[in-house]
Amino acid sequence: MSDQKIKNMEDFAAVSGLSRPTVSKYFNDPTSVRSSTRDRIEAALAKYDFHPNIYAMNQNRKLTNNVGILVPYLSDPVFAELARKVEEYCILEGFRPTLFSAHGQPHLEVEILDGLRSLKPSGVLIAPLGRTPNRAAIEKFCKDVPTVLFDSFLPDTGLGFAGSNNPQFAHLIVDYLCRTGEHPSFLEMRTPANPNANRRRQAYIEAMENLGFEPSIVKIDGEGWAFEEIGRSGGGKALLEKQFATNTILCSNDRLAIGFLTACYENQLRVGRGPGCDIRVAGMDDHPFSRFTCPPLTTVAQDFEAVAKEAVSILVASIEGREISKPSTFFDGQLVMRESA
Amino acid sequence: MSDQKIKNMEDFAAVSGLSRPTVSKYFNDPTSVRSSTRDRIEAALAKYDFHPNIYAMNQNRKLTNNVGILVPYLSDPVFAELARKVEEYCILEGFRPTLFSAHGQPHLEVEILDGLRSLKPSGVLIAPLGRTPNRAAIEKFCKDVPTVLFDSFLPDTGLGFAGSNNPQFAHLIVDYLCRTGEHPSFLEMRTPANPNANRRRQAYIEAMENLGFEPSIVKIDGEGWAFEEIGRSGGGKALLEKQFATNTILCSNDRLAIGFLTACYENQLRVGRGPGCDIRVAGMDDHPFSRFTCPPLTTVAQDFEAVAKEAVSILVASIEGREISKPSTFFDGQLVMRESA
DNA sequence: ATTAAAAATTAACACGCGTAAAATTTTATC
DNA sequence: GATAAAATTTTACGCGTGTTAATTTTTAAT
Repeated sequence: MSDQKIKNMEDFAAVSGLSRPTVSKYFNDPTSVRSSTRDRIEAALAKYDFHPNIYAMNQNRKLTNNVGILVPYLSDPVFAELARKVEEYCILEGFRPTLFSAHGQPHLEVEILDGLRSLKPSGVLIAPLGRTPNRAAIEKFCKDVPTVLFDSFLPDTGLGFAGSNNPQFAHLIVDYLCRTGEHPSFLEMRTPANPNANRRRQAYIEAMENLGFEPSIVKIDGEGWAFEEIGRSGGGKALLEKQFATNTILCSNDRLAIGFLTACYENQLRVGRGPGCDIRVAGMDDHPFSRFTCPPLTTVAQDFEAVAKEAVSILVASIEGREISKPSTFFDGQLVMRESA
Repeated sequence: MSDQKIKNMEDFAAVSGLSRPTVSKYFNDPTSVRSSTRDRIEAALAKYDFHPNIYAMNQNRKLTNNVGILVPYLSDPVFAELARKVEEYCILEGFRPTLFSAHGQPHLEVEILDGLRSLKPSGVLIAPLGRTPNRAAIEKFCKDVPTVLFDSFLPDTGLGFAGSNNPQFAHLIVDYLCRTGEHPSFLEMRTPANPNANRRRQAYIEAMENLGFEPSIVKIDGEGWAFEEIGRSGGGKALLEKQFATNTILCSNDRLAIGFLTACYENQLRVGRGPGCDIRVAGMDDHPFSRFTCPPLTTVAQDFEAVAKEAVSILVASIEGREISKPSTFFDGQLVMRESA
């Protein structure tokens, strides 16, 4: 490894005894140069460890290999997991993903969208925050940049969508809970941070009515993304005030459920489906840590793997100019029976 | 809002009736142009919504305003939280942070480091994976780019370091546990993913010896970053095989503890410090969800806020050419007494 | 050895912007 | 209204790369 300073492709082409365009060609596709040339470049590469500047590369390229990924809140393990898998598939497809989080703030979501344009990405994958005022900005962005939405659906926006069939989630778990015990009351935030919550509530009502039960919804206060704390404090308050119509609580999502489990613990309620238990608790998502609550949380598993894979494959199809046969896919969830319900 | 296509600063300068360099000056510092000029630009801005390309901006700038942030594993809530706060402080200081995760893979860490060079960042904040083979790459990087390390310490590397005083964590919790019950056994992974684990184990041994107790360490198998599952399965096995010398278990970190709590539940052990409890469990970190385990986890809280703030402020000091008075800071943890121990 | 095809090189321009120096205009001062 | 100072514009070049077309060299085939 020589310590001669190689600052750009020009320098590197010089030390490898080739012209810059040839070297440039190599970096875009090593097989596009004669094998003897390839060997010379790779020998020089081993000696000088030069890396082309990726942002300069992308500046004048018709098709860059970077994609942007934007999620509403990275500290939410559900999105962290989803983002991780999306990144993984992007890398697998030879792309260079850059990950952004809106930190739950609509103005940041718009700012990041503007920044993404500068990246000149071949495509972008967005899980929208879902705030109404940002709809216009996202629609405009989708018109300028090939974009696939995931997790949270927006009609007539982007190349396609991959997410979960949220109504099916609610139907599935409501059916299960009704089959195995008292029918569930529904616990949710008064002003949900994520629009999927609305679809879940709606489906809960439908499912209950289908089975001939009266839906019963408990809405708790709290803003922001601290769902566990909201579930604990709000859920605890609801318990004390006996707001729940039944002994079975379906939470709008797992994070809320995790907080509610703590509220149950604080109120000395024994959670579970066995004899001697006071209350059943279920969630939706299969949050990465739901398996480790005490008792482990019964929930409906999102197919993160499938969602991530489908979102990326829509993007790839579009980039490669192929027809997108099915723009929107809503993956069914799977019942995960654990001890909590 | 006109729909005329403005594709670059040249176009924008034309429609606002100014020269490109003047517009460029405005974007770098709006107050650096005459107020009448500023008004004209802002009027045009409202009409055409032009955004300069940030990557092109940074190409020929002596000092860019972007900083890179690299953490070992974003799906670990501890790092997600830490990264979020670091990002926050960077934005507060007027920087443009870009976040990367090594996904636990050493080769990705090196790749990202190479990519970061292209960003021409004013500075970089790295929480290293801590794998020995990557040490050289990180040291080299630090020589080329102003870098502050955080979370995981590497001697003589970078401008400075901000992290937790891990030995103090162990001393604090061991003292507490010994004072309030049986002395603790230590549960950890045989091959820890994070080097802080070694400091914690070492300090556990010291603290025990100081108090005149025999240290007792249980090492469990498992690779990767699925700490909860490792804690559950490995911890459960250790319970069955009666490997623990005492009824008090100190876990190397909260995620392991969360998994171990599940193992206790599965073995019908009542966790807590009250009468009628079988076992006490404690962790270290104050993982965002430790407050919501059942029972809530007793632990030592990392001061994420202070670590993030200090790391960023070291970087800012260095960028602004100020003296770095204290390159390395190790923040003490605070005992968080909850029900589990 | 001759010829055609393939690969590499050169030259020149492009991307979208920063920046420095010189020339010009505007503003402030008297 | 003349003059100096400040702000702006022009001009020209630089950043590190992609890309194209024309030219030269290399390789393969005859």
